[in-house]
This record gives sequence, structure tokens and C-alpha cells, in this order.
Amino acid sequence: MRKKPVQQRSQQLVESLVEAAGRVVAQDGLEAVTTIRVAERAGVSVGSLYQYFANKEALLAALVARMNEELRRAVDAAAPRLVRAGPQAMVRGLLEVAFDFFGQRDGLHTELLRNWHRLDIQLGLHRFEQHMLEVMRMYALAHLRELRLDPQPAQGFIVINSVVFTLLRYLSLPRPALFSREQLVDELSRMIAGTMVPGAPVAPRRRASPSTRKR
Amino acid sequence: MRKKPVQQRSQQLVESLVEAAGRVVAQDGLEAVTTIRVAERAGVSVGSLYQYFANKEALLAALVARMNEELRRAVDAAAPRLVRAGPQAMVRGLLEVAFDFFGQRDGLHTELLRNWHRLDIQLGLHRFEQHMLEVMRMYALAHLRELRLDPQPAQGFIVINSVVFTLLRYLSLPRPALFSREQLVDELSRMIAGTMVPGAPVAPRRRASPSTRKR
Amino acid sequence: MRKKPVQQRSQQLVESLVEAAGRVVAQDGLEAVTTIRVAERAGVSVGSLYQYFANKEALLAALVARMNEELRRAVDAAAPRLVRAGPQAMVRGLLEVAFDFFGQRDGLHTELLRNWHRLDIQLGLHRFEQHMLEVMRMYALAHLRELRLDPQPAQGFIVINSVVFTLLRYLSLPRPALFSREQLVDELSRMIAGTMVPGAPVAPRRRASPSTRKR
Amino acid sequence: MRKKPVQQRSQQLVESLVEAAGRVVAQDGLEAVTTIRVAERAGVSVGSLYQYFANKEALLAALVARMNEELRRAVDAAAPRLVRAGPQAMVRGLLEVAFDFFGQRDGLHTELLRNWHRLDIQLGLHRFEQHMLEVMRMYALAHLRELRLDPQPAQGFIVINSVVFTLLRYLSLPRPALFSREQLVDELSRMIAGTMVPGAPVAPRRRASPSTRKR
DNA sequence: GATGAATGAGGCTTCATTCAT
DNA sequence: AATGAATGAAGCCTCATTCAT
Repeated sequence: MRKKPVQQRSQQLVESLVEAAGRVVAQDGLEAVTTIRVAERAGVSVGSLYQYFANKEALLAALVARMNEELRRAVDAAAPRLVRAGPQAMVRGLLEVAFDFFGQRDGLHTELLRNWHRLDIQLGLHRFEQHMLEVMRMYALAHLRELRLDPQPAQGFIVINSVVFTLLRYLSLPRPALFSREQLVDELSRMIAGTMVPGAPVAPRRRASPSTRKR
Repeated sequence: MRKKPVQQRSQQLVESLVEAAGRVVAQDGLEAVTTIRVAERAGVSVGSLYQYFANKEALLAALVARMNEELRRAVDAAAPRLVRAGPQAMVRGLLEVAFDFFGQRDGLHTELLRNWHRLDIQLGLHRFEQHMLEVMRMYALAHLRELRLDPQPAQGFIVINSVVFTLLRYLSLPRPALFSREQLVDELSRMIAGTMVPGAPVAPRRRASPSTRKR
Repeated sequence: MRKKPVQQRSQQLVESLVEAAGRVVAQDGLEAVTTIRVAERAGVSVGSLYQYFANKEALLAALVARMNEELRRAVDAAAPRLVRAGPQAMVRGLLEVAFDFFGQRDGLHTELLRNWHRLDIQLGLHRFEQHMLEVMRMYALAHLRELRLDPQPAQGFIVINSVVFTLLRYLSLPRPALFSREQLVDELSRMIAGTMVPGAPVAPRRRASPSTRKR
Repeated sequence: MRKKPVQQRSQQLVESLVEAAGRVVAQDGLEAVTTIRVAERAGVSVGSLYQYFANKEALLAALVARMNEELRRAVDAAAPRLVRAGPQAMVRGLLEVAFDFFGQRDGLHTELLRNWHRLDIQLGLHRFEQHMLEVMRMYALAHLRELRLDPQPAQGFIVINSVVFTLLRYLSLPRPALFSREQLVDELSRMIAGTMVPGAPVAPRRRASPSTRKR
């Protein structure tokens, strides 16, 4: 950010610009983001945009940062509850968090994540992976007997990316998909839990009943 | 394609255009693909490009089609050998195929896949998923006793996307990564195999020895 | 024309190129005329087109020449009959000839005339005007007592252009027009006849009856 | 117009763009109008052009609108005087107005009207025809005894188009023409007046004297 | 003679960024 | 600080014409 917005008014301006950028991304896609359009939706002039952001890239970086922040908050909010749950329940819980996260803000996060390679999402993803690895370690400590003892760096990476991109792809599928969100969560949590508790008997597949299937 | 390249010369031109597009994508990224640049690298004029491709999109579609073709070939070539292997070996084999595939052509495939949502890759991915699901079914029939009997539609989807995007992310990581290709393959194959043979004791983790680590 | 097509085959080729150009003009408008498209519709290659026409302009000039030729023929065919008629009947007859002329070939002539200033139609129009002036003189001689004696050069010019462009505009109107072809012909012939037989009582307006109105 | 030019500076810019477009049309013809050329002549960059006009078509539409406006003004300015005149004087007056109109701005109007079918002139022409029909009605009311009572819709159409396109053609003729502007006006006004006052004795032709001939 | 692939100037339009007001 | 008009490079695509085969 070009200038530190110490004053409250500036803070609001920055916020409204990021918010406007988010709306454009969510509604029209990343391609449609132009500095003028963002400024318009924020109700200010382009000049003001450049007062606070060195360039378009910086604006998008801020948007991405906000996304990272929200993701972290979402995970942290769920963490205490999940640490106490059994492996599969924990995974399931995380998946629900992820689904909720993607559902927020009209698919903004979906669109951003789809463009992870263009935006500076890589660093954020990496940090998130590290964070999740840490969480997994903590979880392992709390469930010493049930779990494999030493989560490898690769494991967090795999789990994170498998989950995130599989969900991303699922949400990008033309509706109706060939399988429900329920089924996806089922299979995915089964797979992830299986990685963490190798030998253990995994809960049997849920019965697919119309009432429990969503989406 | 706008015009059917019946003559051999035309065939070569079309080929060299697609090839040139591929080089640009691999070296400079998808964003850098402009019709003029591609034409230049192919050693022809823009006009010639438009003789064979209705527009830029069509050119990229051809490039994607070529990628799909190559992927199919790679999988089909490995299939007979893999069907006979045990679950984890099979998964490992598939992963090697995938790594090889991504390694080809200077990372062209990596860059294309990164942009799956902009290119018309979705259909290809879907077909590939269906294909893999079929393979999984065949594999399940051949290994009735060891495997869960009914691969769900969701399962193929999950496996494919987990593998593909995890590899994609790995290959997009700044070198050196925190873990080796070996480790990634290890954990990934462990996870995938685990999904297919739930209760079975999975082979223990390989010892990480410097000599076996690549990349 | 670049080359005199002495041989019959060449004659046919030239003819089919002009014909093809005409079809493109009539169906898609003058703007849509490209050398390649014309060649395609004629079933030959562009190269062949340039064998017989120095450039696109020359091709269109040939098309225009054909139009002029047809117009001359149409007028000459009707002339003997018309010379014997009374003034208003003569004018009426000419108008019918003109309407028929425009109706031919899917509106080709309409489209060509609309573009008289771009094509080399001016010369043709001029010659046509001279021709008509001559016809008017002949007619005047045959009807000495009824007509003004000395058709001025300006008069032929006016009559021709008034008729041609008024019809052209009428045919370019979005259907349905506010008045019928019948009414147009009525008023137009009344006006023209009035110019030629100034003091004479002009035939009263026809009763407009549904059955006599066309278009 | 893309953006409303509220500020005076913008107003001027828009004006100068339209003006520049007009100059290009008048000097080089409609075909020669390119966005860059117009911008250059207006002394600004293409980008500025697109700030105020969605596309080239919109720019030309503005030019046409200006023409319509000027025509309306010219007619309205002359109307009060003409309504009081006798039929032939009125027609003559209108013709002078038309000649003046076409003479303005280096033949811009001539070139625009030549392209009535490409530009959105049709609507303007139509409205003008309606307007003139109205004028004719008013004139008829004021001269009940001398005129035919009921101008038909077709009549306005015919008169307008005959006059406009005949003048257009005359002005497009290579100089020197075979007859003078005087002669043209003479014959044309005689014809038009004749339509409106069918039985009345029309004023005899003016003597063509060198001194009264112009152009 | 015939073919049609190849050329490339040139047209339209967008948009990140700057800077005078 | 805010504005928003102005810039112009750069992208996509067309098409009249040529010329090697």
C-alpha cells in the first residue's frame, strides 16, 4: 500500500475500494476488473484509487489478503471445537468450514482461488498450509494413540491442496453435478481421515438418503 | 479449424502454429500469448494464423486438445502394466505418469492446467475423470477381494483432482521445496491407495534416503 | 478487364464471376463483397478472379455495366409501346419498368444504386439521362400539340433522378410503408406528366380501392 | 454518448471531435473516416474519442444528428417567409434553402446524404419528410383556393426525395455541368409547384440570361 | 492457366496510469 | 487530497493482392 491510511476516512476509503474490487471479481470475474470500474463502484475516482494502491496488482493483493484473513478466522473459529472431535468428524468439520468459506460473498473466493497463479496467492496458500500442518500436529498430540505420529510436511500440503482444489472444481462444475455435496464431503473426509489414521477402521459410508443429500 | 489443411504444407503450418503457441505458453505464460507473437515464433504472418484458426481462442483450444491427446496416450501406454500391479504400486505408477506428463514440453502442461478455468479444459478434465473412473472400475473388478467394490462417481472426481492439482501446485512451488518429489509421491500414493483399500494395512512409509530423493 | 476473354471458357468464367459478385451484393450487401468470397461463390480461386479483373473495383464495374445494360434493354423493350401512349400512361409505363427493374435479382440493383457514388455508376447514370432526354425529345415530336416544345437538359436530369431515387428510397423503406406502391406510382406519374404537359388537365387521382393497391 | 460532457471543457472536446469528423468526411469522404484520423484532426488521442463515443458509429451518428439539426433550423428560419409566398415562390425558396444547406461546410452534407443508407439517416429523413408534409398541409390550408386540398402521404415523400436527391446528384456532377443551377431550380420548382397546383397556369419559364446564371 | 497460401498494413477498441486543475 | 480527462501502446482481426507451385 502506497500510503498508510492513518486517518479513519482513508481507512474507510481503502476498505471500500477493496470491497468494490471484491464485488467486481465476484460478479463479473477477475478479467473484468479494471481500475476505473472498481473506482466507480466504490464511488470514488481512479485517482483516489491510485492514492492508496500503487497499481492494480496491489489492489488485488489487498483483496487476496482479506481473503486469507477471513479464511484464517474461519479456521480458528472452528478449531477449538474440532480439536476435540474424532478424526473423521474433524475432517468433516473442516470441509464444512471450507464449503462455507467458498460460499461467502457470491463466490468471490472461488474466483480468486481459481486464479491463484496470477494473484499473489501462493504465499498465502503456503502460510495456510503451514498453519494447517501445525494444527495437524496439535491434533496428533491430542490423539496420540489413534494417529500416525509424525505428520510430514508433504502431508499437510497434500491434504490442503486436495481439499481446496477438489472443492474448487466441484463448485465450478455446471449444475447439476453428477453427485451431491453430501457425497463429496463423505468421500473426501473418508479419504483424508484415512491418511491420518492409517490402520484404523474408518466409519462406513453413510447411507445415501434423499433427505441428507444437499446440492 | 477454419480451413481443413488437406495439403501437407498446411498440415505442417497448423502444427507449427500450435507448437509455437505452446512455446509461448511454456516460456512466457498464457497471458503473453498474442496472435502476432505466436505467428512470429512460427515464422509466419498473422494472416496465416487466421487462415487456420478462427480466432485466438481456437488456437488455444487446439493446444489444449493436443495436451488432452498426449495425456490420454500417456495413461493408455501405462495402463496394461498398472492394472496388474497392487493398489499402491498402481497409484505410484499413475503418479509417475502424471509427473512425466507435467515435465514434458517445458512446463507447458503445467501452465495450461493452471488456467483450466479460462481455457476449455473443463470438458477435457471431465472426460478424463470419467475415463479414470472407468479404469478404477476395471481395476476393482480385477482385485475384487482387496478393494471396496463400488467406486462412487465422487471418488474418481476426488482422486483425479487431488492428484492433478496437488502435483500442479507442487510444480509451481519455488524451488527448493520443503519436501522432495519422492516424499510427495509417497504420501499421495498412500492416501489414494488408502481410499481404495480402506481396511487394508498400507505399506509402511519408505525410509527417506538421500539417494532415492529426486527433484 | 485485364484480358480479353476470347475463348468461350474464359467468357463463362468472367460471367460466373460477375454473377457471383451480384449474388453477394444482393444477399449480403456491397460491404460484404470480398474477392475471396466472390471467387468461392463462383467456384474458382481468387487467383482466377485476378486473371480477368485487375482488382476488386474492376469486378464491380463489370457488375455495374451489366446493370446498365439490363436497364437499357428494359427501357428499349418498353419504348415502342410507350411512345404511342398518352403522357400519363407513358410515365406510368416507365415507372412500371423501373419497379420491375429494381425487383429483379433479389434487390441487386437497389443495392448497387444505393451506392452510386462509390461505384462508377455516375457515368452510367449520365448516359441513361441523356438517353432518356432523347426519348423525351422523340416523344415530344410525336405529341407536338400536347407538350411543351423544348425539353431542357435539366428536365431529363430532374425527371430521371426524381424517379430513380424516389423509388430507391421507397424500396428501402421498412415494410409496411405508409402508402402503397399504387399510391406512389399515382402521385409520381401525376407529377412527371405535369412537368411535360404543363397547362393540360391532368387525369384526376385514381380512387384508392383496396383491390388496386399493391405492396 | 458514453459520458455526459457536463463540464465546459468536455463539451468543447465533443464538439471538436464531431467537427473533426465532419472535416474528414467533407474532405476525404466517409470511407476515410477512421477513429485515429478523426482524433488526430481534433488534436487529441483516440482514447479521448472513446471517452465520449462508444464507437465510431456513435461518432458518425452525432455528426448526422448535427446535420439534421442544421437542416431543421434552416427550414424553420425560412418557413414564415415562405408560407406567405405563392406556390412557385415558396418552392423556389425551399430550393434555395436546400442549396445553401448543401453548400455549407465544404460539402459535408452532400457526402453524408450520399451515404444515407449506411448512416442512420433514414430516421432523420423520415422525420424530415413528415415535417415537410406538415408544412405542406399548413400551406394548403393557407392557400385553400389555389391548391389541391389533400396532400397525400406519398406526395411529401415524393417531393422531398425528388428534390433532395436531384440536388445531391447535381452537386456530385463533375463541373461544369451541362446546365446551370438556375435552370435546375427553375425546372424543379416548376415541377413541384405543378404537383401542388395541378390545373393552374404555371409561371412561364424564365429567360435564361447569362447574367442570372450562377455556378 | 489455375490455385490458394501467405502477406502485412491498417482498422477498431481497451485500459493502466498520469497529472493539471 | 480528490478528480477524471487524456494518453497511447498494444491487442485482435480483416482483406486486397501477390506469387510459388
